[in-house]
Amino acid sequence: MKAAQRDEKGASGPSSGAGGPGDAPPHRYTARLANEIEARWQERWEREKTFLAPNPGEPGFEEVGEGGKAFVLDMFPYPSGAGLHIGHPLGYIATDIYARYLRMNGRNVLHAMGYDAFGLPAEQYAVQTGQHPRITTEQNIARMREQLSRLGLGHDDRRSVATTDVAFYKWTQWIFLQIFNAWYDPEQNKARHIDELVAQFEAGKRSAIPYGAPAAAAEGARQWSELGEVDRRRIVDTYRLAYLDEIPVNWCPSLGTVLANEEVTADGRSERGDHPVHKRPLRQWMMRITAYAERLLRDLEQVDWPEPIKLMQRNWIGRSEGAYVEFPAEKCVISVFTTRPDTLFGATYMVLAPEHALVDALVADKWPEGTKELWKGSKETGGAGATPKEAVAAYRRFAESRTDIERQAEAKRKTGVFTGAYATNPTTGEKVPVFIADYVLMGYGTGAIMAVPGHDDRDFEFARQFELPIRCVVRPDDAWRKENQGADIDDASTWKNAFSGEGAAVNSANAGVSLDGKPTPEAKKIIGEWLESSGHGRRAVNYKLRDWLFSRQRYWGEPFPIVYDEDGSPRAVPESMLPVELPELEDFRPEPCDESDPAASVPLPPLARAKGWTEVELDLGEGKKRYARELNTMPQWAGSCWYYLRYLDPANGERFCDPVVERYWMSPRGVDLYVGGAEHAVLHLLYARFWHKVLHDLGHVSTVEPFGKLFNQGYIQAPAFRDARGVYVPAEEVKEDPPNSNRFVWSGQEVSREFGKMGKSLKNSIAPDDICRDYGADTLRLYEMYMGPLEASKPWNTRDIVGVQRFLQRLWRLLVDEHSGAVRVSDAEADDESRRLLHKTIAGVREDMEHLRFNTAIAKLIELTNHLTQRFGADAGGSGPSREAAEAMAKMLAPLAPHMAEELWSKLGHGESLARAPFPEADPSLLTEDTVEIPVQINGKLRAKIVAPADADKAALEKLAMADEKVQANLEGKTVRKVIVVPGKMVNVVVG
RNA sequence: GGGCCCGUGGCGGAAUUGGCAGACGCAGCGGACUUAAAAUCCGCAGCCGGUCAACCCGGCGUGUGGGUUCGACUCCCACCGGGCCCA
Repeated sequence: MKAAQRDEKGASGPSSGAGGPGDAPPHRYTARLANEIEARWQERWEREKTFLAPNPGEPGFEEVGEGGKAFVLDMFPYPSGAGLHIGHPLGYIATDIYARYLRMNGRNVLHAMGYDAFGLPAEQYAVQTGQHPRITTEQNIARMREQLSRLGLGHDDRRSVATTDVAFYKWTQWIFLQIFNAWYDPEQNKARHIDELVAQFEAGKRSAIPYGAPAAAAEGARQWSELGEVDRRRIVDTYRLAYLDEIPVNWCPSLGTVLANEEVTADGRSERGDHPVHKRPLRQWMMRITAYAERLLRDLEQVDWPEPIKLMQRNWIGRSEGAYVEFPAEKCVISVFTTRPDTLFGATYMVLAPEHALVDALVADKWPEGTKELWKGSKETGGAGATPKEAVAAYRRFAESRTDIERQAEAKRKTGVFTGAYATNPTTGEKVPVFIADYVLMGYGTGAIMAVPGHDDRDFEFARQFELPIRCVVRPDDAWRKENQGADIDDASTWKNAFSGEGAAVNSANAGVSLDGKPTPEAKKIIGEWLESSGHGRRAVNYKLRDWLFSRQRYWGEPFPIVYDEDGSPRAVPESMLPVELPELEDFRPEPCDESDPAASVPLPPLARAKGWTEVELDLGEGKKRYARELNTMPQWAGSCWYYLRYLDPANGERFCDPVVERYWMSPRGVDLYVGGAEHAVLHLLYARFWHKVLHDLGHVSTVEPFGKLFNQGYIQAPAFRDARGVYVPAEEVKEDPPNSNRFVWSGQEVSREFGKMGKSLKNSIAPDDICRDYGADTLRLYEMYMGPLEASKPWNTRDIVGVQRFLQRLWRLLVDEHSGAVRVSDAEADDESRRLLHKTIAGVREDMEHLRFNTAIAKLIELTNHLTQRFGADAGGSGPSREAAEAMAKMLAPLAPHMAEELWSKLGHGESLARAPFPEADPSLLTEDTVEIPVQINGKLRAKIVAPADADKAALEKLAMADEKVQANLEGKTVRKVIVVPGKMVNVVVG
């Protein structure tokens, strides 16, 4: 029924060519013929396994392996229930064209498509309907496969994997165990197996203290040999690249679930249901990506990626050089990181993040004498406190209710309270007050800062608000003086704003060190040395990059291959027992908790409700014991961190990927071309690089980087329409009335047009299925590429599609008799001009293909077709273009519009598919012209053109130019000062 | 607020290294074919002006203003507008 409707619509659709179906000649390239050709060739490619890329040692490898390999990769999609719109395949079509082009140049090309199929939407759908996410996911994948197959993408289907396949996530779990069983050795600067760390402990080469503990802790610590099994395990666990930590999560008791940051609204409530959300600490898995910060940064230099993406990664990693400085307080020492240690003399107060661990230790019992009322808290932040404890508690409640974004956004008006405690500035010996304020975030540096209000904008604002002293320790520059006219440098109360630039240090000397007069870089160096020699701190490199929170309180994700023993220590599930399969659940709905007492409710992941699964009896080398399973699941990033490696060896049951196969496809620089959207610029690409480096360190993969060359495709924008109320109306139902008027009407009312990203919210999705039906897949492929450069965002305009469709029809008509279906080709050699144009086109198309400039490649093919049509088309008489031109044309078309190209190729008498036919090569002797037209400028303005021999030298060109009639006329009465000649390009006569 | 990217005809875009701006396509106009229309084929086409048309000629023209250069869509500075990332 559906198919019948499609046929009917296809026949009367815009592409049917003639006024009615009856009028079209039987062999005209209409949508109907295109669809018939496309179905036939897709069926044949599948039957003949045309796009199978053999691995080393597999049958067929010898034949195709000679020209070298190429690994062409798309960022794999999430199989959404909404299906594909025409924006999705943009990159897939581009990689297909490139892959086909490389295949025609003799390369063994791996091009496959998989599915990033774990994730929230399927789980949410399960919560609503009770349908198992696996069923939803499999339906969506099937639908997407069907949509993609219609486009004629030359994928090696046996390599298609989904992250939700048990056979796939077995190896995701295996990789997790590799990371769990590894630690980072800063001396060798690489990850090593955890056993090698244990060996160091056992040999006494390393103090038995937890990871990150100060070296001083080693003094009082017990020896490894004195420690019991449990204590040893606790210490080793802190070194692992995958480790447990208490991290705050967004806990929503009313929904009974933990929410991702993007599910929480700006005012701290759940997007679904608008319930309150609380930050609650939860024991979670972390990945020690920070150990790789330096390498992730440095190795960006060796990959061929767009510069903006590299920049984003660099910013994300956020390397900064500075120093840790220790401020002693009464009961503890506050450590801060600063990038401006040269301003240490100007630190007049300190600020801790409200959730900083030292706050409780610091906070005083009563307000010190003379504490300003202002410092005790305000109405807005929970009221003034009678004691510092009360003020701090109230402020913490206030801060907890605010999201990080809010805390940053309201940057202008600073809030905070005094802890009642003081710390000592190590340079001046001065007692400075310690505050808590939410403009300091726990996630950055040590979660505490030294505040230098004279030279930091935020500290300046805070100081003004809380009437704290502001001191000048760096001499401001002229630009600042201009802005602060009338300000007295030595009296900061007269300043309009802080001076945060660099300059000579002032007021910065004590008995041990003087920075006065030194420029900032030198001052940093001097104070750094002083900090180290005096024991008040040390120079250090700090990174903005944080460790990666790897636990999700979800059902639809990979279970961790981890169990807990009776001491609560995590234990790896033995490799032989992988995979740890997701248990079945009766009901996917979380159990809501009592909202009235959020503190009492405990965040519980869905897997906690899998009866009979949460505990397991195992023998981990200590006899059979009961263990509790890890109930969190992995984030969606996990599968996408390594799927490209599974493409290489998808059916391997012994290993995640065979090393020989890995070396063959990944050498020498990883994936040869990786295409995807810029939205993955940071997270996906950084996480995947991190995993790859761990696998490399542990000897599982051969390259340092996974993706040698990256290309970001742009977006396709689609028209969206709004009615008078500003509400979006379905774009499909909007008519242009009158046609080409830019006036748009929907159900009788005029609507306004805008362009935006395609999707549900703008009601402007366009399905590739419909375009294939109305024009054919080859036309769709061609149009998407012809719209503009691959990397640019560009608007979809259905009206423009006929342009490329007419091109295909013209080419078809040039080579095929529309009435008989017979091929039109002449065995006589073509004229010189046509041959020259042909070879120029070949050279140009090759060049464009190499650089993914498919839009200009298509333009060149159109030009050639238009030329050949004029010479040899049906209207010009004769039997058609030369065989040389016809065959070259079919081959050049093959990557772009493969179905039609195959059909023409077979009509030209070839039995074989042209998937591996050699791409045409240009004859260099036909690329050079004997004579060229050279523009002649006078004072830079074009005045004449001369025809000259292509190899004419400067003198000859000047002579020819000066002799030209028009040049003569323009030079009348003027003096020639200078003549600039660029051979082969132009002549410029300068007159005075 | 900071960083990065982009502004070219009515529209999508081309000009790859500083050297003829506007390739190719859409939309438009004219012609051939046709009883007619569609389709097809051929041609015109940045803007303004030289009274219409053709030819020819001149001026202006790549967001705005300035600069470097014999020569700038291309390089530099400032501004305006749009997008992305970070805060």
